[in-house]
Amino acid sequence: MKALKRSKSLTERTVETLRNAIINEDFMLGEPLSETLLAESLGISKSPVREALAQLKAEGLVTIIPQKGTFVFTLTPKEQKELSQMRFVLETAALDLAYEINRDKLIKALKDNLTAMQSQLAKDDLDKYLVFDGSFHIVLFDLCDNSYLRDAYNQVSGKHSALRLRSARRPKHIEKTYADHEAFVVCIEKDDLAGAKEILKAHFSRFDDYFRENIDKFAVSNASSTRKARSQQNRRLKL
Amino acid sequence: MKALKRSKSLTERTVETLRNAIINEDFMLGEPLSETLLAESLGISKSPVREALAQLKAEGLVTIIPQKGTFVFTLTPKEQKELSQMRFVLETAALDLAYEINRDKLIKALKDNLTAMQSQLAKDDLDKYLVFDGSFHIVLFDLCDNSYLRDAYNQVSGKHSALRLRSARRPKHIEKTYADHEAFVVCIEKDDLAGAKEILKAHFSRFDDYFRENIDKFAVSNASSTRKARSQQNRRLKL
DNA sequence: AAAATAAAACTGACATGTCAGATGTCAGGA
DNA sequence: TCCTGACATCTGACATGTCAGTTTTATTTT
Repeated sequence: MKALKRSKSLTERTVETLRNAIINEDFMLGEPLSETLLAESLGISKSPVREALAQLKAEGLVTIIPQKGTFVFTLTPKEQKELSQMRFVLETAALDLAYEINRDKLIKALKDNLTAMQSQLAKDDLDKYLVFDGSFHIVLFDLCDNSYLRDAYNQVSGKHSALRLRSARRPKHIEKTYADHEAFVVCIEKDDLAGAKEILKAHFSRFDDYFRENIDKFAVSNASSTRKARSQQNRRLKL
Repeated sequence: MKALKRSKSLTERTVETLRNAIINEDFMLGEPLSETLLAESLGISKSPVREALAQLKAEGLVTIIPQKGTFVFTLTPKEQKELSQMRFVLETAALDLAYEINRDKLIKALKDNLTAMQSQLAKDDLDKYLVFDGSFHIVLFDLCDNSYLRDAYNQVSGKHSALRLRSARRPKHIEKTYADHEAFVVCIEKDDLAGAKEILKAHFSRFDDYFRENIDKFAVSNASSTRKARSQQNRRLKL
């Protein structure tokens, strides 16, 4: 006798829809979002949309300015640096814990993920590759057995995912990151955690450097982040 | 010409009121909260109350079960352990960063806070002592110059504060924690970060052990966590 | 033209109402 | 006594409406 899974609430589904839309470049960074328009577009009332936006605000994916508007997030160079610093802190901690709790399981999971990445790379399927890139890092948090750590990661990973998809479409960059992942696993197998952490650090800063130079291309310019740009917001979103 | 600070929204004020109420033992752990009753009690409509509860859910201070009810959080022993582990991760990271960025400022701030704690201790003002105890840890996050780290700490500190106030009313415990703080600063002054981290670890686990044994006293029992206990919820809350 | 200003159109904040689902009550049947 | 099930009463989910603050546009004034 298993409990039926309660169907997801409208709010939940809206959160997922919008989060995906932000991550998958359906919106530009800094683009204004309107409760009313989104509600119409999704065919639901303002309430769940509003609640969804509040939740996304907690995830840092949107910024809400009272009585002014809601906007897709953007990052200043400083915030960008802080974000990568934070990821380093969390992944390092998760690595330590996961390694301590179950070294072998960790290595196996990472290796499995690595081969999955490789096969997508061979097929030139960049999008799927990036999915596995994401799950590679999540492995650490799944195995560290600490829900708070995991939650904290989820909180920053949204922003990171959004940035990654926008900036990672370059073969050379991909090659390097794949090598990073590989070297990372090798270090862990040699029980060289310090080395693994060094790789992580370099991995993040490499990403930073590139993105910092190119963020303008993905963000709506300050001047046009006003109302008039909002009309085109009638992209079709589906729940 | 300074910008007038926009008066806080009802939602914000409600969040603060409820957060304080939870932290300051106005509610029991696991106690049910009702949107409608809270709205009446505060003299506002359900909307801001609902939004406030959603926000507190994000902070982990309440649990919302669809169509069933909203309850003040409780912690299983495992979660309790995870929480302290998480605090250790965050504070350790913040310490490293703050130390690296500005060692001297850090030491001064910690010392100042320490004397403040001491003076409250001398006056036997436990509540104020605990406030400074809290700010002692916050110093690390103020000086580490990373908003993500700080946010993550705020996210878990609510739960921790709630637990601390419920369990820290014992002279012996207080003495030990004060000694911990003192020793912590001494270590940093000697540039012995590893030692400081050891102290942190012991500091947290001491707290854990005590609380794990006593959580029942602060939580509403499972049996009575139902509706009938809700009537007494008419405590007067003020915005 | 340009600058000041009035009007219109927008925003999110909040109030209110409705409803389905979950729970408790309690009568009536074993 | 122990069920059992209709029904009243809770809950949060969601729809809708109003309003004050903000921005854009239209209009007037210089």
